[in-house]
Amino acid sequence: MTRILLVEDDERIAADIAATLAAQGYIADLEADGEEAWFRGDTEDYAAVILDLGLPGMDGLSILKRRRGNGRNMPVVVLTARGAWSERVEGIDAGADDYLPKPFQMEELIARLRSVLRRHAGQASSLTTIGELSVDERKMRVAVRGVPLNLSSLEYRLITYLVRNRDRVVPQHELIEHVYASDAEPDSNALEVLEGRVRRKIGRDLIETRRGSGYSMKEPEA
Amino acid sequence: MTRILLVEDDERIAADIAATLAAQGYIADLEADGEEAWFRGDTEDYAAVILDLGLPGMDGLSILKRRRGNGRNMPVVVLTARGAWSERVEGIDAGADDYLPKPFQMEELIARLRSVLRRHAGQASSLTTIGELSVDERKMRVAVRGVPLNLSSLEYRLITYLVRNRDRVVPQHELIEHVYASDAEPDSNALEVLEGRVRRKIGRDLIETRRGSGYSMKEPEA
DNA sequence: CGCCCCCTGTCAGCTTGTTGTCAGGTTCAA
DNA sequence: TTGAACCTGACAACAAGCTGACAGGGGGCG
Repeated sequence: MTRILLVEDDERIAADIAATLAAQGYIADLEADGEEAWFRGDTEDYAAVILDLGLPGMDGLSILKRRRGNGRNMPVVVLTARGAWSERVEGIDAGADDYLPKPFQMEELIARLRSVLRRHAGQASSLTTIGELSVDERKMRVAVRGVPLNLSSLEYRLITYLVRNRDRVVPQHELIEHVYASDAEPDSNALEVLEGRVRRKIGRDLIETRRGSGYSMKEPEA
Repeated sequence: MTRILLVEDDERIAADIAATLAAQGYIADLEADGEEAWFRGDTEDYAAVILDLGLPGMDGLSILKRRRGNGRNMPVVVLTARGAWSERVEGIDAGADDYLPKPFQMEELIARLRSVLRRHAGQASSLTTIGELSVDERKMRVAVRGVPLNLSSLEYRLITYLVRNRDRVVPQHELIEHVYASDAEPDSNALEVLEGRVRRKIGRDLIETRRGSGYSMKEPEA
């Protein structure tokens, strides 16, 4: 059975989500208080956690961090207020598995939840290889030619998103949304800088720039 | 035409589903035996699979996993016995695209099937070929005789528009509208220049000029 | 508390690809 | 034959993307 811990203080939103989850066959335990949520997440066994970062009492971030501290390792989908910039990066650092800026579509939430569950429970499928690059999403490991790489969280998110969508061209705005879990800042070449840093680590020619369109992983020709 | 592979051993249910599918315009191939189903799913081409997990002979889960193992990637809607939660979780891991606990309403099944098909269609690698030219809209890649081309975004837009409308002559003003975002510039031979650049890359005789009317892709005679 | 290191955004300058313009040439249809 | 439609190579302006340097902030550790 699939139990989900839902940490959300806004009653209306919480009810919505809970209903949707139920309709999809998940069992949702609702928790509005951060402290309490942390306790429950630590003692009971959930398949995943949906966590709103805008909590009173104890902020979601601390939960995330503490969660990481002990052995437990359930996947976490984080809900953030749109544009809460500082929360984003920190949250990513703290180890969220996926992000969803509010407001969002319920289908979107379900989709992410599914993918997070699948990835987490993942078997052999969590290891993806493209040429000499291998990505193990379960272990959060990226290696080139077998040599493990030291990636920051943003770099890791960039790679995994590209790898997951390796069969198409990912527009930069989409990449930004997923890497930073929110809409882009107006003018900033942050993504390009990140792109460059990643390239320096994994090799210059694995990510292809499609000028005017986006980026895509370059599959080695068979 | 949309063919669905229906893997279900209960004859009554199978007949029900098959009838419903037929009524909705799908063509359903029924298969009661798991082993056999796996074989068919692997050799024939279906738009989707409806799979009952409670199969004798070979359990549905193995089919799912094997399916993921090889290249094939048709969407799968899984039917589970009520409350068979463990199956469900495993199923998710194995890569089912949607679930339906028994008993269910036929409308519900159709709805899920539709949504799964729709979702999947968005990911299909849409590959069009005209003679030696192949256009993969998903990867945004154009190749001639298997050799991938380096096209700018305008060039790419030009080609795809022509390819999409290969069965008619596209007037230049229409081409301009679609290649450039709306408003055409008054007098300028920009399009002709673009046209030339594209031709130089894909081969001089693939695009035919209809003097005074427009352009059209030249289909090789069969 | 203070130090240091890592992460990451900003900035400025640079490189390179893209694209419209133009001038002249070529083709085609009447 | 003639004029309009179309093609082409060259060029210059522009924009997209890349890079190295730098600084602020946070976390870890003594």
